[in-house]
Amino acid sequence: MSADCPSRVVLQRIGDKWTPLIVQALKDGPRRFSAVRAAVEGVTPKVLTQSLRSLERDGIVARSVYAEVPVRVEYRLTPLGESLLVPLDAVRAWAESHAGRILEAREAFDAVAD
Amino acid sequence: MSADCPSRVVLQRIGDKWTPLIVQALKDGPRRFSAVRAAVEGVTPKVLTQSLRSLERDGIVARSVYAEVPVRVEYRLTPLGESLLVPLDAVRAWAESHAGRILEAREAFDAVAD
DNA sequence: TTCTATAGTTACCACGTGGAAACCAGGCCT
DNA sequence: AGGCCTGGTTTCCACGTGGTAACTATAGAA
Repeated sequence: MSADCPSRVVLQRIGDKWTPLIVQALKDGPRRFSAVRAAVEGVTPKVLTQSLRSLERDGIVARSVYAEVPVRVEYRLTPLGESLLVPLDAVRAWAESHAGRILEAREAFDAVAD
Repeated sequence: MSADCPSRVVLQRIGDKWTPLIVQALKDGPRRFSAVRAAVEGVTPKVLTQSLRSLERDGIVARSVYAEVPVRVEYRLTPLGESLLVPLDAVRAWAESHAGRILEAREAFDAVAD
């Protein structure tokens, strides 16, 4: 694990604030922009656009525009994006069983910090 | 996966720049500050201290000070920290087999971007 | 008293991410 | 001409992370 390790690319990719939530929101099939926005509570349009563009750039989501009226834009996971669900689930599983311990540790640490 | 999901805590923890490298550096046993610094190339003392303190706060690494001359300080993974190696390896495995695809996707995307 | 070694700390700064609020574009509908 | 709908864009800003460089603390050894 050196400084330019491929894991670094991936960890920074999935470690950002919205990536995991967006990927989860798309795991059951294509969704429109406003549907993703509703599913991922708290995200602003600007940031959602940024995140989706970035995921599209990385080949994790695909964007399709349908020339209807009004215009319809769908986002879906690519096969690469779907395969990302596997390690993401591993992290989620660990998180669900250990996040409590982390929070306890933080409280204990902060309590001692004079 | 809501906004205050435990996965978020964990993902932001392992998604930062130095956490995965430090954890890897400690996976084979205790190391001193300067040994970690040497193992994790490119980290400055300030940032290493910050990262180690933060990992200590989260109960992932433990810090031991030995009153020798000169002083010796050792860092090691706690059991919690060792269990973190599992999802970290899952991510690493995914990264090693898919990082290339991400980089290709980026180049392709950037090439099209007029 | 000065040098050495370890393990930091301090002050300052640059950058990127993310957020708030307002605005924009295409196109049918009335 | 004005309104509505989706899917954004634009501007401006606050904050946290990370980086540089220099400095500190402790204490034995020369």
